[in-house]
Amino acid sequence: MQPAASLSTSSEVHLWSEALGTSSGCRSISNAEVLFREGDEASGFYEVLSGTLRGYKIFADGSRQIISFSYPGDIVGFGHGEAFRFDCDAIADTKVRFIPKNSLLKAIKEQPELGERLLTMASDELAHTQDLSILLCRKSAAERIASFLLNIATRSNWRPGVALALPMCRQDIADHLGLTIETVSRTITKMRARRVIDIPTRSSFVVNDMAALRHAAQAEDTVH
Amino acid sequence: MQPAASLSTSSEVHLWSEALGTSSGCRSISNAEVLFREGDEASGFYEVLSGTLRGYKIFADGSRQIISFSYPGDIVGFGHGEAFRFDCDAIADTKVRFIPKNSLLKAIKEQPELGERLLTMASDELAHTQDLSILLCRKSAAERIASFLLNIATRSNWRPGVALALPMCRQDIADHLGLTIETVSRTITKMRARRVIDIPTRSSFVVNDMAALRHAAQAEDTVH
DNA sequence: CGCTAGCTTGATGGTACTCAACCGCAGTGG
DNA sequence: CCACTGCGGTTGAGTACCATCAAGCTAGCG
Repeated sequence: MQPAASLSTSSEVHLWSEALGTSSGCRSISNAEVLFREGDEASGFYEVLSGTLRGYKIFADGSRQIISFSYPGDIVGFGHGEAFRFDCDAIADTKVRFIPKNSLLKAIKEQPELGERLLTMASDELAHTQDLSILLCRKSAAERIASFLLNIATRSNWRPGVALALPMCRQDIADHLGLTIETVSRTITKMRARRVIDIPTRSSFVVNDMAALRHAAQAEDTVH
Repeated sequence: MQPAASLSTSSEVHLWSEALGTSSGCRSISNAEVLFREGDEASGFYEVLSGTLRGYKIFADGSRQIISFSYPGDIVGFGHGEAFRFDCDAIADTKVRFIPKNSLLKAIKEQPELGERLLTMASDELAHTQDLSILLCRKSAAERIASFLLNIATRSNWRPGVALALPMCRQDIADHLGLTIETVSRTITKMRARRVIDIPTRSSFVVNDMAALRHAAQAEDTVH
């Protein structure tokens, strides 16, 4: 079996370090290590270079909401003011680059178009979060799972028959999509029975029928 | 009966026009009139001066997701790139001020702290959307309704016994919270039966027992 | 070979959706 | 003045989906 293709949008990698003219601030995080906690001073952003980050909140009743998974090329840290608003840790060995806010603001003064790009990235993140709201609000369990897998397939450079990495465990998926682990498992089993996907290992999947997957994810499109 | 208190965070009103040194771009929109549509060129932001805006998407299956209600002081237009990503209309007679992006970018070059403030507002909107995700994902119908009413009460300058405006219809609330109109109606009826709130008219409500309302909205707090 | 963690599968029940009828108010016209 | 109509909202009965509780399975590892 081939190794599962990893998630990467490599065009974005090193995006900011170039603009800032610095090569500092790299950091390696091992699996399950915490990058920051809710309440920590948010003095900058993190650019994911490799691996996967998991942003989440834990509630008083013990339940957990996973707000985002961040893959290489993603920036973590928008949507936080002075302090981080949720916890963030790694679900695999991960490399990140720290981008201090003050150096970024300084750079923006010299390169105003950088500020525009930053605002665009914040907008994109907002758009993504709104899509998530819609997903959680309007979709059935099957549609949520399908959308989730489709999202990963789209971010990875998917090609027919190639195994894709599924770096998070079932519980993580459940806590991200607002489902229980049992429902996640059952739904994936059904999709496998219908030959839409294949699960060669627990932490990877193959899309056999992309059209069917898209169809199962449905309801993405507005009427316009 | 007193007229219902209107939603207003007046400290923010005229925020940007001051910084931009312009008084232009005001526009009045009547009830149900469209401000912009998905796909329209997003050449700027709108600041709500009075009334209420409704941002929404309509899907191929005919269902609708209301993404946001915007009250006086709110800025509409973050999270859109070149083009608006959802439709927006008024659910009451509404006044808005248009803030062109290019004049804003020009102003930022002279006042960099303005850019920071803009980024903060985008962050706040992102945080609000994330909260909405959590609401939709983790809460029961009763908790959603309670959170929604609590949110309005907090934004309005609530005082005990005062009637608050509920400018949107039941279907709007349902489409915002990911519920059906029947569930919204039933849930409100139950809250009224328990004397937590009162519904003097269709489009207003009174919070009788703020502690109970907060309790019903619960699960807001993280463990930290 | 036995242990464990993560996952799967099964049985049951509750919450919210669906379909349907009804209510109350406002506007309209005879 | 009153019947008619339309719309937004409420209430009721039945159902589907997903959560819960519980047990069994599988891969990996000492």
